[in-house]
Amino acid sequence: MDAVEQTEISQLDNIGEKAEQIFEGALQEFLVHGYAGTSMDRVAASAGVSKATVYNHFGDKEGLFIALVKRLAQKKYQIMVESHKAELMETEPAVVVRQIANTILDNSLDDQEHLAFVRLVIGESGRFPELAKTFVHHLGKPGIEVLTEYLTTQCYITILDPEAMARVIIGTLAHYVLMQEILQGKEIIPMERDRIINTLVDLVDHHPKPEI
Amino acid sequence: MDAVEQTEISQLDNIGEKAEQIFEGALQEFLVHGYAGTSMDRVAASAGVSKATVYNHFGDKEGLFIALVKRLAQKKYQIMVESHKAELMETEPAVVVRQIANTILDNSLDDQEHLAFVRLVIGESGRFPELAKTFVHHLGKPGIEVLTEYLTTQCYITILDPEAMARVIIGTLAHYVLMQEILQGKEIIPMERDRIINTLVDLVDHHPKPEI
DNA sequence: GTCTATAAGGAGATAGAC
DNA sequence: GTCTATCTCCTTATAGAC
Repeated sequence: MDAVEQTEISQLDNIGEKAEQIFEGALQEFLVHGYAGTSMDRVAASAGVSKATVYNHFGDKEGLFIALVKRLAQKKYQIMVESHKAELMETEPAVVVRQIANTILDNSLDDQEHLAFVRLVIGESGRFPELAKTFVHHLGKPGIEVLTEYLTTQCYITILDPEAMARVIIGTLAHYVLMQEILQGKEIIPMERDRIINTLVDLVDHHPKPEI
Repeated sequence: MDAVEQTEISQLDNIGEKAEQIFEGALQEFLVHGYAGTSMDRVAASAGVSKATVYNHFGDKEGLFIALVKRLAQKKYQIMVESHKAELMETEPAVVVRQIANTILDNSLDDQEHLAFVRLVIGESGRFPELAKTFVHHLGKPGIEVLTEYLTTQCYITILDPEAMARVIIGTLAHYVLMQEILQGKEIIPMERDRIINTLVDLVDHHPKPEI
C-alpha cells in the first residue's frame, strides 16, 4: 500500500510523526487551559518540538486549535456513534433506550478528556462558531438522528413526535453529565444514574397510547 | 434609611458607584472574551476608570472575575426562580409544565447575555470549580427542586420518581437551549420549541398509571 | 480613593543557520 | 523540515503623586 492510498483510509492517521506529537501536546494544553490560556511555548514544550515546527505545520495558533478540535470531534464520533450503531437493531424499546443511555454515560461520566473537550467547545462557541457547529454536526446531530430513526420505526404507535422524544432522551442524559460532572454538581444535587435511566426507559416503554 | 440598613436590603445594590462601573465594564469584557482572553486594561477602559482603581476594589483579576460571576448568578436566580415561584400554584400539571418551560425558554433563547454567561461558566468550570458549583447551587438546583416539589405533591399517583422526572423536563429544556443557541445548531438540526414543550407536557399529563 | 507612569515578564510570530 | 535566537507588543500588577 503506497502513501496515496494510505491517506484515503482514515482522516485521522498518517499525518506525519511530528504533527502527531504536536497534536498530542496541543491536546494536553488546550484541554486544560483553554484557547486564550494556552501558550504556543508550552504547546511546543509539551509536544517535544520547537515552536517554529509548530508554526510550520499549522500556520498559527488558531489554525492549530481548529485542526485539533475537528480531529477530536471526529474521534469522538467514531467512539460514540459508529461503534454502537449495530446495537440499535434490538427490537425491545426498553432494551434499546437502556443501551443508548449506558453508552452515552459510560463514555462521558468518567472520561476526563471528554469532559474537558465539552467544556472547551462550549466555552469557545462564541468566539469559534464554526467549531461549535462541527461539534453539533458530528456529535449532537447523529445521536438524535439515530434515535429518532429507531423511535419512528419501532414506536410509531405510542410516540407522537419521535424526534422531540429523541431530544428528551438525549437532552436528559446530556444535562445529567453537564450538571453532575462538568459543572461538578454531584455533591450539591446528587442523583443516581439508574434513576435517570429507569425514568427514560419508562417513557418509551409504557407511553400513553393515544386515546381510543 | 441609613447606609447600614441599605446594605441588608439587597446584596446586589449599593456597592459604590465606581464598583458598579467596574462590574459593568468587566461584564462586557469577560462575557465576550472569557477569563484568559480579557485584559485588565480593557476592563478599566470599558468601565471608564483607571486600572489602579480596579485593583483597589477587587485585589486582582481573579477576585474581580469571581465577584462578577457570583453577582451574575444571584441576578439570574432572581429572574429565573424567585420571580416565577408564585405561578407554580396552579393545579393542572399540563399548565404548570408549560409555564415552567416557557419561563425558561423565554429567558434563555434570545438573551445573548444569558447565553454568554452559560458559555463562560461552563468554559471556566475546570479552572474555577467553585464558580461552577455556585452556578449549580443558584440556578440548577432551585429549578429542579421547585419542580420536584410540585410533581411530588401534585402527580404522586402517576409519576414514580418525581426528582428524576424533574430532571428529564429541565434537562430537555437546557439541552435544547445548549444545542440550538449556545452551540449554534439551529440551522443544523432545527426543532420548533413548541414540539419540545408539547412532548414534555404529554409526559406529565397522561403518564403511565402503574398497572392495576 | 483615584490617577499616571512604569516595572518585569510572557505572548505570538519569524529570521536565518543547518 | 527543524532548530535557536530574537523581535515586538501586550500582560498583570504596583509605586508614588494628588
